Amino acid sequence: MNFTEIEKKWQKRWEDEKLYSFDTSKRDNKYYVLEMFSYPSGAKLHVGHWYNYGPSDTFARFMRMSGKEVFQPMGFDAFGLPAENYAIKTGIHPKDSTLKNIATMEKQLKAMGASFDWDYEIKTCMPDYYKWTQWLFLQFYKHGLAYRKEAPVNWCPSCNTVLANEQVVDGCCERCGTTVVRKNLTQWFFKITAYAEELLAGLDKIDWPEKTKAMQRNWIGKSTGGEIVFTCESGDKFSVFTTRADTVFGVSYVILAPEHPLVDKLTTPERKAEIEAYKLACSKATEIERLSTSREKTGAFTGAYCINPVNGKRVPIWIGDYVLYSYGTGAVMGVAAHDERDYDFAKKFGLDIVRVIRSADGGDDSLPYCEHGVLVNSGKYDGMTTDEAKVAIVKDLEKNGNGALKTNYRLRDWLISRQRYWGCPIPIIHCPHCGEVPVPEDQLPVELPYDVDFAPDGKSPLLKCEPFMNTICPVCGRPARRDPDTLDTFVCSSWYFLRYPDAHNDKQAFDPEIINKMLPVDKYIGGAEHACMHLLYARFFTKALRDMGYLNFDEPFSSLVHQGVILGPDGNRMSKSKGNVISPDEYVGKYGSDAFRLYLMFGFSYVEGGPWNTSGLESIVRFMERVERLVKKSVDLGTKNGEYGKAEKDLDFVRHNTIKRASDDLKVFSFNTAIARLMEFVNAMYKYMDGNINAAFLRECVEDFVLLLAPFAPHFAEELHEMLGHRESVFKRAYPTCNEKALVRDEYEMAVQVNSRVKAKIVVPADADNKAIEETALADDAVKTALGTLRPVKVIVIPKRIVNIVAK
RNA sequence: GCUUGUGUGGCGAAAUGGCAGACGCAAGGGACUUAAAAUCCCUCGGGGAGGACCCGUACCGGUUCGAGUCCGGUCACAAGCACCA
Repeated sequence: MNFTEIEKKWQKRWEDEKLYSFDTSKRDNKYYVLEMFSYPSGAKLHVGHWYNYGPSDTFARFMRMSGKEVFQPMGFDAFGLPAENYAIKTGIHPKDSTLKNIATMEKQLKAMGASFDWDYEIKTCMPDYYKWTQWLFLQFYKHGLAYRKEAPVNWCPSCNTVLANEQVVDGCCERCGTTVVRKNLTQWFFKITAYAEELLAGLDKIDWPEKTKAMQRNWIGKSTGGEIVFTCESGDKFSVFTTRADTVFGVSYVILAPEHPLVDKLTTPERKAEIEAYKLACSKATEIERLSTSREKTGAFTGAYCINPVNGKRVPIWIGDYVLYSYGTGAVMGVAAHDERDYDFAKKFGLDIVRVIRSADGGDDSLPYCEHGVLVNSGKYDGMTTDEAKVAIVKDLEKNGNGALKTNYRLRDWLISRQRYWGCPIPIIHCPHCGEVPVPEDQLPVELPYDVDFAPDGKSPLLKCEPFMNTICPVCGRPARRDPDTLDTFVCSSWYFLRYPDAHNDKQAFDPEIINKMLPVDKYIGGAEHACMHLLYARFFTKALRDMGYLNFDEPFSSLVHQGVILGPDGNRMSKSKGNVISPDEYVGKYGSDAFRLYLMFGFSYVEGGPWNTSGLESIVRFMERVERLVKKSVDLGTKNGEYGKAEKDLDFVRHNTIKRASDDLKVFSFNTAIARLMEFVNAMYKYMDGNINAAFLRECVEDFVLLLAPFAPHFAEELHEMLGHRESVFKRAYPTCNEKALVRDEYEMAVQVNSRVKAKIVVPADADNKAIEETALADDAVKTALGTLRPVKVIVIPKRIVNIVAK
């Protein structure tokens, strides 16, 4: 069979018949399968795309054959940095390169033979989409979830431009090598922290990989503790957040983040130079470096002091880069005796180390002592446990306004503005008289202008486009300027799943009535690298829109699966620079899409992925040819009925076992084991053909097999299905269901262990009780021999599996 | 560094706490063929003799009648760490 030829034939037929069109009258029976959409990069479809989309299409086809009205759309996450960088390098406009790339990818995705319904395609860079991204931004703005504040960015002083973290290599600009510094800019934020608690709680209700949920929980990073106010000798106040208020009597210094606004004010004149130098040094360190616990602690003394509110002690104020301005209050109390980092810091700078906690059982008393324990040197709190004192001290401080119990989250608000061209313009107008004014909804979209100079020179590219920037204030009608920033592309991808089912609505972002029926997504498939960002942002959007009254569900993706990563043959991540990139085209051209997809499903554990290896691909082709011969043979044999004896019963067992196992495995994305079962079924049919053949029965098995195979190798199965004399598409047929009766066995083989070593096999009737199994085991000759002079003291029987005789 | 995972034959991988290595690749042997390809059959973790038996799921320890699986620790690798998407 010429696989590549039949693929074209069937793809055309599917398209002509609109086989995969979603029937909107059957929304009640919908099953929404969604693969994370693609970024249209310059290269062709990568093995990673095939690995994401191929197996999930198999799942979608299985659900379709299982009677669900499957909705499986596809689209493109088309804004983003790479297209802009490409444009800077080559002069090709991002819009032109992106649309061209999309056209190529569409063609390739179609050639893959996936059952996408292209009628619902989305491209985030088109005005008919980003109009609604802007509309959503405005809703967030109106509900107080979008705001502006100063935030640090990576800044290249030579290129005069903001850099993405990715563009910073070893602390230097990837383009010119200049040392990158951090600089504050006024930026737009979404208040995702308002949903921290619900984002955390919601994780318990969704069917997601545990590891992803664990990552999100830690990312949100809830911790309960207290805020304690320290008053400076200058009269200024600042608070620290701590989970260990019980150690507050042990404070020997406090540290402010170098970016803390009080630093400049507090620093004494003689310390100014040192502090400034230190701040400059900090602006060059990345956050990851700053948080490293193994890095040597650094810091500088401001010369100022504050008062410890619990004991009136005078405490020096330092700055240190292990304190982040973005977490907690941007200040911590230094308790050298009971915190690793504080201990290192105090040791290095010769600060006091005061013990205020000892272990409850008088055990290990070395410092730093970071466990919970009992208070000492803490005045009236001496003798309290950590848990008691943590609350008692803060409550006492609260009476004087010097403290409060507080829950803190590591999660920060989402910085959404970018000083870039190729993104969705922010629909805000800055009016000299009226201030920040949202663009009226009837003026959307704010179109991204085409003719813009986006060479990096220190300004947002749109800022240099006067026709774009100059506008009229919608409130007062006087000249005003547009916001020159664009939105983070994660904003575009935080709601695309809501747009798909109503993709062409030009009146609203989506019709809530439709969306409430079509969502949540029943199965979402994509890379694990999105665990903490995209997947969290999408959840945030869903919850915010629910509170605004547009949605009636809480979570966008009820069930989530991550595919693994296919590595290069050398075991490294595929990259052009390593020269280990595998091009699917070469193999697809030679063996066809079905063989390639089967190989990807069979050769790897789906969630693990692994290194590419070509040899398995040929074996898949051999398997397909073996299947083809089997079907031809069955066609030749005809359908004459014959005897149903032991051979038939045995084959029937394999047949129904295959149906059961393949279906169960497909439900959990265990494609490799499902295909292994299909191979066993084929092997069993070949073995059966060695004896007397009941042609009618064999045909039944072959028919079932072709149906079982269909989701895995759609074109091939269609062809076989046609060979068997069927006219309609195999995807209009139902997936075979298991006849449990065929799986009932009269007897089982069980292993018998003596002292946990297998010594014998026994066969027992299926309905034997534990007592009977034990007796059979003890009566077995091999068991008797193994026991020798030992006497059984205990017999453990696990029905249908094992007997273990414990003997002395 | 922090968070989260992963570690099983020559290779890809399977194993609700219950016979480790299903299914396949590679390799070796055989059948068919003038020959080759294709196809079919057999062997295939290590030691031992092709037996009995012993060892074996990164390493060390623990729980259990029984551990690849659960618990504690160690090592190695991978992903993410907030402007790549």
